[in-house]
Amino acid sequence: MKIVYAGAPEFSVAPLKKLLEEGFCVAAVVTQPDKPVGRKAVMTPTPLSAFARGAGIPVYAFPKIREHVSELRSLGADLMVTCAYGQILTQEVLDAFPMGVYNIHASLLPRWRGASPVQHAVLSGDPVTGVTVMKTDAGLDTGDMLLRREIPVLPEDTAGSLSEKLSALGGECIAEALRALQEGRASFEKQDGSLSTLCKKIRKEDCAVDFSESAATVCRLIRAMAPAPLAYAYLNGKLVNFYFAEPAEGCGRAGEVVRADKTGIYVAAADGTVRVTELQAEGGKKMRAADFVNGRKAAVGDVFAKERT
RNA sequence: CGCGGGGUGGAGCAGUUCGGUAGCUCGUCGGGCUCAUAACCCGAAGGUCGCAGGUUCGAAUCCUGCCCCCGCAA
Repeated sequence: MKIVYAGAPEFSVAPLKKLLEEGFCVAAVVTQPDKPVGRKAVMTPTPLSAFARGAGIPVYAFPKIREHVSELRSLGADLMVTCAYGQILTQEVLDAFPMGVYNIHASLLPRWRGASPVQHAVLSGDPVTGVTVMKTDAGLDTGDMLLRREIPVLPEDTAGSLSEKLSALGGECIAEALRALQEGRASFEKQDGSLSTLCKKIRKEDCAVDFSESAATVCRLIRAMAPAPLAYAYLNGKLVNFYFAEPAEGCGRAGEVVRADKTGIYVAAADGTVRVTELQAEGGKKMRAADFVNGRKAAVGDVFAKERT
């Protein structure tokens, strides 16, 4: 069975690695074009591209995959696997592969169809999430499901930590799914569209922390946005990005620092406090809250605001 | 030439405007107190002040060049 693998971000690397380890024949990798990264706008290939090159697999970085159907067809692959690829596939693209296209999606479909399933699972406090392997159709994550596996969302999970686990799980799932296909024992299950939820791309303005919300809500936002794009607020006119927080005891005016010591910075929310343990000051690196306090950038009585003041 | 912040003992920072024997909050190590402590008290070690050159009696601080790190925006 000859496979084309399409993906782009770090999340898509582990599943490809797994397929290679399991001995599947990956004939080519399709990814997004190089993008300018950082202050110097250095053109950088996607993580998947970097890995594939290292593994000696031909890489195609199509700006628009739908304009390269004949090239895809000429690869002579039986099927294509996609994982966080980031481009909509037209019916023509789907038809370029005799066995179709299979997608690794980081949620328990039909929940969280769309672009940011991991963040939304954390954001909405889902107790469990998981990976779904489905046969791609023309809709957005609407295809029939071949395999689903779940994992718990732990209190200490961030979108980042969860993403790593789901990526690894995605590797196992796709390997198992392809084996089932090969052996002709695959069975498909339709999605119940009435249960579906859709998540859009995260925008920076979705990341502003509002301390008049409940402590649990604020903490979920912070953990859902870490390690990128990061939830933020302003302290004494300076931007502060949050990496990790958990609900704690205490009370005060929303946004006010009610306690600041080596155990963290406790910011009052609607009910109780948000204990921030890892953050990043404007122009600075990520640091522990204890270090932030030692440098006297935050003291009891300071107030975190949603707008720059 | 996108905008901006920064490199000072192990960590986070102050000191640079107006040059004159390096400071704060922690950590570490030693000792003490306590049933106990992410608590408290006493003491100690630890710094080429990013690099190179210049000005000066004297530079973390002024001048010149360079390296590195980071936030925002894309």
